Amino acid sequence: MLTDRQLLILQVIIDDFIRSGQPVGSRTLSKKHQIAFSSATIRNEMADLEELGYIEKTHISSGRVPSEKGYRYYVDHLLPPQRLTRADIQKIRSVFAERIYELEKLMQKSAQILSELTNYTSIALGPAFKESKLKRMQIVPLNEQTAVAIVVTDTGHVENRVVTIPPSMDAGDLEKMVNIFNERLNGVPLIDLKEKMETEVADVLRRHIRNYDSMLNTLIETIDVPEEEKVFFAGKANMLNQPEFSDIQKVRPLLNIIEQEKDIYRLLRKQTQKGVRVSIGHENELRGMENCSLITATYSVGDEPLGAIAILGPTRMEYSRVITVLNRVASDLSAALTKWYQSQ
Amino acid sequence: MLTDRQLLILQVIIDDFIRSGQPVGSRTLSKKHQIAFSSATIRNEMADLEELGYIEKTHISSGRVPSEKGYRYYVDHLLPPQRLTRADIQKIRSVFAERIYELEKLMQKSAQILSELTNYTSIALGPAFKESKLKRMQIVPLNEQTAVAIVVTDTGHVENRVVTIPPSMDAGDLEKMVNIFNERLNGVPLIDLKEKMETEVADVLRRHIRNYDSMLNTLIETIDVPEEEKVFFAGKANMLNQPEFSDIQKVRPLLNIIEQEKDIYRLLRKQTQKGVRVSIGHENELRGMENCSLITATYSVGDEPLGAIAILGPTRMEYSRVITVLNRVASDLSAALTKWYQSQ
DNA sequence: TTTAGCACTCGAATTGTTTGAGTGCTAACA
DNA sequence: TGTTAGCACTCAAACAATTCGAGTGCTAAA
Repeated sequence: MLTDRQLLILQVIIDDFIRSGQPVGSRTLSKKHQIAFSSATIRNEMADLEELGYIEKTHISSGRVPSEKGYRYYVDHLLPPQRLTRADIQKIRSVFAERIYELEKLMQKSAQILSELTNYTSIALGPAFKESKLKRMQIVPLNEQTAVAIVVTDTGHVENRVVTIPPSMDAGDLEKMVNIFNERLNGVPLIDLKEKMETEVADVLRRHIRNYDSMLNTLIETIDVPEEEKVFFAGKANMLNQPEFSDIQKVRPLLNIIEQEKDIYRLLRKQTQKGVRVSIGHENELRGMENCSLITATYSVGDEPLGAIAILGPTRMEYSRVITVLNRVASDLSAALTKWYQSQ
Repeated sequence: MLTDRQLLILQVIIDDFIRSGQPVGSRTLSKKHQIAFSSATIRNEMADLEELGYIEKTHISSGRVPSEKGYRYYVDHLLPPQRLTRADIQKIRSVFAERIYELEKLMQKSAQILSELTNYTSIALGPAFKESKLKRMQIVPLNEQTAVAIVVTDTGHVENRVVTIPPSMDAGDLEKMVNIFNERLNGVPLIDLKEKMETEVADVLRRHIRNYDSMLNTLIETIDVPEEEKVFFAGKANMLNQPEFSDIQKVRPLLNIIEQEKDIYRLLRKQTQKGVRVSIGHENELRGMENCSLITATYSVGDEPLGAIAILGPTRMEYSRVITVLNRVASDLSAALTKWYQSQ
């Protein structure tokens, strides 16, 4: 177990390093007002902390730098309390004060405010619509061969696809078909839509409409394309401001991960337990993120976590501030969404 | 006017520099099989070319590098003919061979193939829908207070917004309203929609529906939000592979421009005359693009240019190849879109 | 247990040197 | 008159040598 003095020294080292990015030496530490011991004493303690794996040297005669284990301990036990300024709180609030017209805009804005307040890259994963149910289906014919199929969910989300109309079908059939759908499928969760269409509805259709099947198949096929939740990024270029990424070679894999979106998407998707999670350096499974920390928080509607927002930065990250900001944005976002969903 | 020999030398210098990225010296040139003169002769010619402003030295005793004027001349008069390989042509064709379900996917794929074939950053501007006309409007109530307003255009494009229903309005009114819209506004270009709604339709509404006006205003307001064409990027990270951008300081402003999207959007929007356009270095008005060239091409449906695709890279760019690829993709994209629109 | 002192280490910055690719100019040549 | 060989000169880049300073570990005294 670490002594109080060791804890103090560890904390000051990490705080200082996060601020400056420079290895911290014993003399620098001894000058801090929080610390009353000589540099020699500190050197002894630092040697112990190093042996325990909390800090490291960059070379034999250098100051110390936190190890991943050190950061982990810091995040778990030593986070200095942090309060947002009025201005920050105000900024966040103003984002969510406006009337929501589009969920996507809201998510984009959330990401934006996150990267603005932290100067890191931020990510927002759109809410998962798996749960949402069919409110209305609509087919708008464009001409003889094509039509737009539109699906509206109870959450106000709209999906649409262009479909081909089989030559044997006319406008009347189409209308009948849509009516049957809306009668039978109202309130069905989108995930079950395909199955229901194939079983229950097919029977009814068979009785009323000739040649319904090729059209039905086209529809099922197009509706079934699983719509992935969108990922919103902001402040990608902030990555370049970090001195640890001043070397192009080190940024490239990161920017690739970011550009790809898919990996990040999966990472955030996994995050379903409530609250803030911090992944430091090699705790991230993704290759190319060894020098990064990813801090995620979930947002929810009512009690159910729907999605996640996250900050991506170097392991030398302002954990305290980032976590505070993330918490605040997540809770404001949750509140806004809850209000929005409740009115549905 | 330049002599034939000067032209030859200029061309070889630029070709070589584009390939190698290194300043080209007289000895290197004299060894090329296309060139039969001694290095001393070449030095004389190069001195002339420099005086005329087509090439520059990086320092007093260095080889020569093309100036922007040199690139401009090269692009206008010296482009070596370039043919795509079968494989390349095949790759492009396969992108457009598939059935189009969503315009956005198609644009995204166009951008992707562009950056894949050129190793630069590519941009695709979605088709401008200004011309498109209202096919159908639909209002789907979600609950007492809110509804989704959906607009379908004759091109199969779907726009939707959440709107608030004034308390004084009931489901019947809503339905009547939509019916009136669809009767009166079918075929009206989206740009004129607002005006028509305010003038013609308002009168009819007044006669049939109580309290129509607050709802109408909400609708007009939400429909009127000008939907900007989307910009699709691909290969952003390719920027980092260029040796001229190996310094973070030089990439940052560029990545900022790219991340912002707005400036690029405007730039591409302006490009309406048909064909390929090349902007070299300072010909680009945007700050931060001094070291870049932007090559744009328009794609059209029938005879009307609808949008643009572009490649962004360093001024030392493989102009010949890029222009060839861009032309090919633009014409294949045009063909695909034309087919698609014709069937509407 | 703490601290002062000292020898030692190493990265970073500075300086000097060498090397090679390139130039311009001049004089000879075809 | 145009072309070329030769020569002196320039400069960036690579490399080695040197210095400087911030840091360490260890020891002995307080």
